[in-house]
Formats: sequence, structure tokens, C-alpha cells
Amino acid sequence: MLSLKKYLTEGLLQFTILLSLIGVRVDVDTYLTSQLPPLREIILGPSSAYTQTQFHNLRNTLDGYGIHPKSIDLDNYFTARRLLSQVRALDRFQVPTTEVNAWLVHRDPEGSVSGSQPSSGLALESSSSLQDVAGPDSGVRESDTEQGFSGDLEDLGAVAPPVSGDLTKEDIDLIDILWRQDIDLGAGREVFDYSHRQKEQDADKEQRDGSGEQEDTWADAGAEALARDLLVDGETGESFPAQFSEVTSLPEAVPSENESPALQNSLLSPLLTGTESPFDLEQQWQDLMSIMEMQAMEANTSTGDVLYGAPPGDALGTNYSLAPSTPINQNVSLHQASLGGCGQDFSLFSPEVESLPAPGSSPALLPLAPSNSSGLNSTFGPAGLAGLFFPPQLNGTANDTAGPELPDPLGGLLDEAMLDEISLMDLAIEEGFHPAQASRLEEEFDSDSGLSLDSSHSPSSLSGSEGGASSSSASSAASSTSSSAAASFSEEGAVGYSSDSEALDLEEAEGAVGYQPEYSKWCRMSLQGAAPLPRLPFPEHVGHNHTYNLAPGALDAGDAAPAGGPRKGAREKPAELLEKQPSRDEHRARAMQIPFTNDKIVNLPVEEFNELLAKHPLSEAQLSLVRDIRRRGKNKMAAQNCRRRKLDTILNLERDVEALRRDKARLLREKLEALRALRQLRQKLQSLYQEVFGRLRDEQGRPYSPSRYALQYAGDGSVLLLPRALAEQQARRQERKPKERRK
DNA sequence: CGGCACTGTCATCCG
DNA sequence: AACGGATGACAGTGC
Repeated sequence: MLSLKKYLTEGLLQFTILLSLIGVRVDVDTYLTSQLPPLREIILGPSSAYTQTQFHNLRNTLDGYGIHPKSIDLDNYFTARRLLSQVRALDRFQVPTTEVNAWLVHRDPEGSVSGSQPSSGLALESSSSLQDVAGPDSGVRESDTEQGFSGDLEDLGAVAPPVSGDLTKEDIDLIDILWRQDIDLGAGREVFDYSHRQKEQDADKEQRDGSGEQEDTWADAGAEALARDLLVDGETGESFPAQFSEVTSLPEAVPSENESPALQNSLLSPLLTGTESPFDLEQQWQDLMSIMEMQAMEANTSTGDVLYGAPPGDALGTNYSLAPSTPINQNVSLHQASLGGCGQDFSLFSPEVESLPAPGSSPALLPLAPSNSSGLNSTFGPAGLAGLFFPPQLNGTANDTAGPELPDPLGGLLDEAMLDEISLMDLAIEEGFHPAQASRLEEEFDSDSGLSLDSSHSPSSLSGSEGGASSSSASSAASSTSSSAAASFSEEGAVGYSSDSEALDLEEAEGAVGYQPEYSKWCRMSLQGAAPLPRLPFPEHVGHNHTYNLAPGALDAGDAAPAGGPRKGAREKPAELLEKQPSRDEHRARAMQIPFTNDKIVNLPVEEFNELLAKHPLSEAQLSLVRDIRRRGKNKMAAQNCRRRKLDTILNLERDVEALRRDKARLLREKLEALRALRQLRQKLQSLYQEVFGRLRDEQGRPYSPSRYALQYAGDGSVLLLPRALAEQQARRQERKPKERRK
């Protein structure tokens, strides 16, 4: 029982954390309104059913919990440190290194250094130090972007402490490992050095006017690199073309005159002209985090290896698997991802290129992207995409004749942001949702989704018991539902709380009326007798020797329900113990010479109870005692019932959260698959575009210049060859419409 | 000895 | 109005 409670409270913690996480990233309302009354009540106003029993303990000392004060006293079970460590653990598992980098890169299209890190705690701190890099005016933007994620978390109370807390040794180790492994986190190492940051912050407060001292090494390195159109990765020290500086969010430093018209005139430009992401990048980040969260969750379970372990032969999957023992995996592709989104996409997901040696592809790509294309405001280097989609000779023709800005001959179909997202989502897919694994996960989820965890079943089952024979059908239904839920739940390796169903079945079999006095006791016995679950080893016995439970043997045979086999066996030992130690009320009854048993007093229906009293002439004192005994007995059962229901509610909530997480992961996975399919379609479309365009000849039999002409898709499905300028106008017109619609 | 978990009991609300 | 279920709060008990 101790372990059970322990587990429950663990679950509560996870639940709380999840609430904060889900609350940030998931529209929980839909679930709340339709599926999950408990969650709704937890968030919108908890009922007493969800309160813990230790009400006399200290109230929450952690500020910022979005839970009603009457709700669970988390701090009773978990110190702030433990909560913090859990959150950190989540972060660590969620964001295995470099996907974060990619999101970092693209979160802020304005180019300010948002410096978002996977760990919310890190994110808040790193932002403060990165502020110096982006310039003094970046503070506002930074706060805007950062609070979108981290701030929400903090508001929900999940991660408030880490903000000011020291980095744990694990954090520091992790950072060191990342740094050593040359994995781009999107920020200089100093960002993670707490002491360094502390100094910076202190100095920042004192000398807000900003002396040269405060510039961190990254900024220095970056400034030097800018002088030669190169930027230096603050972590790795690598230099790379200024084009990628946009990726690292230093756009204002990129000289625009370095644009290469030739590159911008690449036919691929249509892929990159979209500056407005159709998707909320923040949401995407959260989605990605969610996937990682799922990974972390599953990685902690015994099934995690099966679910997320890469199938044999899948090198990427192997590299990205999140075995807890090896939370960080060095992967060249990841490194490339930090260099440029295109390269990342290229090496990771392009089927043609995946076979290429990853280390070699990066330098091969770099010459194709010698300069920035700021006019496109693109995070992807166009050349990289050109290399992805176009044969070299086509690139050559494009480079020869193209103008500075190219319209979108594909009518905005190939949105850069979409590609951006696709690549990132694909990364997520490769990370945790390999198709085979995904299908398995889906199966698991589907099987689990059958567990309607509506907490209403719990009260209904109870009412069924009290309804007696008249409500046997309802009780049976509730019982079966609960039974299946409990069974499936046990199979999951979670807490198997089957007392509800078993007890009900028993009651039905016995035709018992009302809540039997031994009910809760028997429930506990059955729990103790149940096979220990993998994650929740039950204690051998409950050590408490509370004597309030009446000895079943004291029951009058005519009054007590006939004991079934398992029930009898389950209570044999406790019965013996209890017989030795009668309850206080039994003592009183004996002292007052009450001529019938306490069980009779408590469990008889009112009419029979009154008849009993009428049969036996009792004194006022005896009468009062009998009524008190009855009252106390009833209340005792009610209290047990209440507590058990509370437990059920908590368990159901936990299962609901699990189901929600799986649901979310499934939806996310489906989204990723859809995006991947879309990407393939786009590639196909692009190749067809190239093929068609390449075959077009003017009157003199010369090929059309891709820089001057573009294919325009008409609404009726026809394809028109238009001058670029015209096509561009149309593309802009089409862009405005959805924008207005969005507004 | 203090903390914790469990349990019983009381007070109160409510149907 | 009595009864009883539900539940917050508190106290007792054992580990």
C-alpha cells in the first residue's frame, strides 16, 4: 500500500507536470469538454473528489501552481527539488541534442537570437546571455519569443524553480558532452555556464550601458567572422558562409550586397519565397517537444526499447534512439543540421542522398551556397535546395540569367516554411517515430484508447452497489467496464487497481445489498493478494492494526452476506486479528450490554434496524450508543468509500493523461506522416516542373530561361508559361488572400 | 522522536 | 425531519 501511494503521488507529479506541459502545447479544452471531466475539474475547479487525504499537511509552498488550493498537496510528497529534477529529466529526454538546434534556428524568423533551448530552465537563462549577442534591442523580441514557451511553463508552475536554480551536475555534464561532441545547440557554451552567465548578468545590471567586457566570445567571434563573410559557430568554432548566419539568427550582420543573384535566380526559388509560415513555429516546437516527451516517457518504461528501438539496419534510427544509458548520440547528420537546414534535410531525409556519406555532403553543399539570400528572407539556403532538387546544369542556367528576386512559379505550393517544418518533422520522425515503431505505438494506443477512463464509472459503480438488486444491471455494466479497464491497465504495467470491479462482481454474486462492512477491507485484501505489478510492487501486508473494522466472524449469519470463497480466504487472517481486538464501539456495546452485534447495528436497513430496536427494550443510553455506533459505522464505510474513490479518481486521471499523451503522439505522428507525404509530392511536383520546363522551347527552338519565365498553375488545372514578373505578381496576390483570411 | 501512511471519527453539507 | 452518503478536517496508531 505504501508503494501504491508512492506510485500514485509519482503519478500525480507526472500529471501535474503533464498538465503544465500539455496545457502549454495542447488544446486540452477539447479533451476536457468532451472526454475528461476529471481533467476539466482539476483545471477549471476541482471537486473534492480529487483532493488528497493529507489535508492537515502544509499547504503548497511552491508558488505558481495552477491548481486549486484545495487540490493535491504536491509538496507534501515532493519537494521542489524533486519536482525540478523531474522536469529536468523530462527535458533531457525530450530533447536529445540537435533537433533543438534546428528549432532554435527557425523559431524566430526575424532573426533575433531567441536562444531557445530544450530545457526550459536553460532557455530562460540562455536567453539572457544571448541577449548581448543580438544587440540591446533584442530584449523585447527575446522575451516575446521565450515566454511563449518557457514562460507558460513557468506560469503553470512546472518549472519555476529551475530558472534561478543552479544547474545540476547532470546539466553541466550534459552541456559538456554536447559541447565536446560538437553538437550545435544554437548557442555558445558560455550560455550554459551558469557562473559565466551569472557574471554576465551581474555585470549587465551594473553596467547596462554595455561595455566591451560583456560581449561574450561568441559575439566576438561572430563579429570577426562577419568581416570576412564568415560566421563562426560559437560552440564549435567552425566558420561557415554568411548565408548560414541567418540560420544562426544574426541577419542584420549579414551584408546584403553579398547576395548572389545567380543563386537567387535558381529555379528553386519558388520553394523559398514563402516568408510566412503556414504553421505556427511555436506550435511546431511544442509538437516536437511533445514527441520527445513521449520518447522520454516510453524510454523510461520497459516497452520503450521495443517501441523506439531502431529496427536493424536503420542507421538513423539507431543513432537517434534514446536509450537512457546513452542519452546523447553523436551523429554527423545532426551536426549538419546545425549548419544548415537544407543540409540537414538533405542528409537526413532525401532518399537519394541518404545513401551519401554524411560528412562529405556538407562541404559539397557549401560552395553551392556562398552567400546569403536575404531578399528571400529564407532560412534555407536556396542553393542547398537547388542542389537537392535540380541537376547541376539547371543550376548553371539559372545562375546565369536570373534576377535578384524570383516569383513563385509553383504558386506558393512549395512553401519554404513548409519544407522547414517537414524537415524538422522528419527529424522528429526519425527520432522517435519510425513507421514500424509508429504503427506499434499506434496499436498500443488504439488498444489503450478503448479504456474509457471516464471517472464517472467509479461513482456509478459505487451507486450500483448501494442500489442492490434493482441496479444490478447498471452495476454489472459498471463492473465490466471497470474490470476491463483495470485489467488492461494492469497489462500496461501501471497501477492495477482492480478492487472496484472485483468487489462489485463479488457483490453481485452474493446478491449483497449495500456496501458491505468488509468491503473496503476486502478490497485491500484483494489488492494485497493481487500479483505485484512490474512497476508497483505491493507490500506484503499492511502493517497497520486498526481495530475499527469489525470482525467478520462477529456477523450474524442471517444479516451478513454469505461469504464467498475468495472473500473468505482473503479475510481469514485479518479476521483473526480483528477478533482479538474489538473496536472501541464494540467495547462500548459490550459495556452497555447491547443485545446485538455492531454489524447488525450498522448494516441493517433502517426498517429492520428499527424493528430490532423495538424488539429489545433499551435504555436511553443504550439507544444513544446504538445510534452512535450505527452512525459511526456508516460514516466509516463512507470514509473508506470516499478514499477509495479518490484513489480511483487519481488513477483514472493518470490513465487519462497517459491516453492523452498517446493520443497526442498519435496525432502528431499522423501529422508528420502527412507532411512527409506532402514533401514527397512536392519533390515530385518539382521534378515534373523541371521536366516540363526543360522541354519547353520558344519559336526559335531555344529553351526558356528559368530566370525569365515560370510555369504558372491555373485554377482549372492548366499550366501556363508566364514571364517571371507576371507570375510573381500573381503569386503575391495569392499570398495576400490567405493572410487576410488568417487575420 | 518526527514523519508518514492509514484509519476512524466528527462536523457539515446535501439529496 | 430523519436518514444516510460524501467529504474536509482532525486525531490516533503503527511503522
